[in-house]
Amino acid sequence: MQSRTPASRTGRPRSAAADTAILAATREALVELGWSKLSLGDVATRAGVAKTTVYRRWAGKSELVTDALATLFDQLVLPDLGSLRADVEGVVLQFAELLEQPATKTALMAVVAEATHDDALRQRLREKIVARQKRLVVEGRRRAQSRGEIPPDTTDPGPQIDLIFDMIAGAVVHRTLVSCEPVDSGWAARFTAVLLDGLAAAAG
Amino acid sequence: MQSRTPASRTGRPRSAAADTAILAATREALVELGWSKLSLGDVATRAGVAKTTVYRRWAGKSELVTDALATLFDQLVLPDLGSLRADVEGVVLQFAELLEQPATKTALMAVVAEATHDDALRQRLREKIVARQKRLVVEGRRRAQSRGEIPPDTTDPGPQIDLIFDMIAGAVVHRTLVSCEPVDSGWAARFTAVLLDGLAAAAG
DNA sequence: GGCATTACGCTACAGGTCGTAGCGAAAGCT
DNA sequence: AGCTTTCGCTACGACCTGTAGCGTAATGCC
Repeated sequence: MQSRTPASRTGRPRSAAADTAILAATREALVELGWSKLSLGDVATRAGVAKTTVYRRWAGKSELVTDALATLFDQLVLPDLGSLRADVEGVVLQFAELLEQPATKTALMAVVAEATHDDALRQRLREKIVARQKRLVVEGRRRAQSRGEIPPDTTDPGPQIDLIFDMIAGAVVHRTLVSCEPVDSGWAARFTAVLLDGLAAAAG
Repeated sequence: MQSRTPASRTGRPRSAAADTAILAATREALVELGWSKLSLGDVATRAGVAKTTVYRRWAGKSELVTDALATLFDQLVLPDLGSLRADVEGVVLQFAELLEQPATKTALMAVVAEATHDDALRQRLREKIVARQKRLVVEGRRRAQSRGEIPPDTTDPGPQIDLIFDMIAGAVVHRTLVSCEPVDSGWAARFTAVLLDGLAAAAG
């Protein structure tokens, strides 16, 4: 999680409680203050640690918020609801619910913004967020294939997975954070219908 | 563009050249520094104006960057390419090209991030970016209807327009800025096929 | 032309944040 | 015990913020 874990065995170990306290304080401060007014000194005070302790573990605000964000995305799971359509609607609503949390929306957009001009941060974002969420698409496809709802892969499914991932995540993020409209069950049903019907028609 | 235009007729008028210079300097500084390291004092120096002049016109960093961003989005047009499919592919590629510009991607994400906890900024964003660009969807639908490609409206087209807008803009933004993959003509064609086939199937 | 009004550039300022350095004390391992 | 590393704390220079005051420049009105 931190920038380095040099396999040092001697000396006083770092407090694991401090890690969780700092990440929790970061999420809390993000909700109250937003990205631009979030200061690492304030985070340290909230977490009950010294400011220097924060700087010893994270290089800056971007890295700290990225890790705080990763703990939020770990909540996502893919429940088996019995059909592809129900699974997609379920993950859409679940993802929207996650993005409703103030800490999630603020942190995600701010980190993406910083990542546009920071290669290391972009790499960190792809590893800890994007790659993890793509597994939901892979798993949903695998279930649908085992149910016989969609045919098995004949070609490389990679581009198809990327397209589905960007369409689902992009639409939910855009509606929630840019258009600022709620993702309710009605919207989720209409979106899922367009997506699945379009995929079926484009494949056949 | 600025916060107030009190219809004052007497006194020295504000320099329009200063406006454009400040906005251009903002876009330039955003590319070099990113959001978090962008300072208004630096923008003023780049624009060749005093720092106080910037503060007289914009309340803060968020408002300034939002206006700088709006000037970029106003470049978007909807060329008539003869068919709905070609029009959609054209606007997808054009939007992707706009998002390839470093100033656009940085500014858009940063403003969205700040808007998650700033009601006034969110309102500004909706007025100057979202509402303005929805015109592209409305215009594209109107053209397709006049060509007979899609039936005329029978119910309120508002939700349909919102869904299309979020799906197009969301997918392009997500692929470009979060997944960090290029939007080339192949991806645009596959995305457009899924979208239009899905809309046709869901309507019929 | 003279006058009021407003914007401009410039300087200065208090307040806050940043990121680092140094110190002694605490906590673990051998 | 002795060694090593982290911990909390304080202090520091540097930078950015947003405002105030000053004299000057540009415009409209009389």
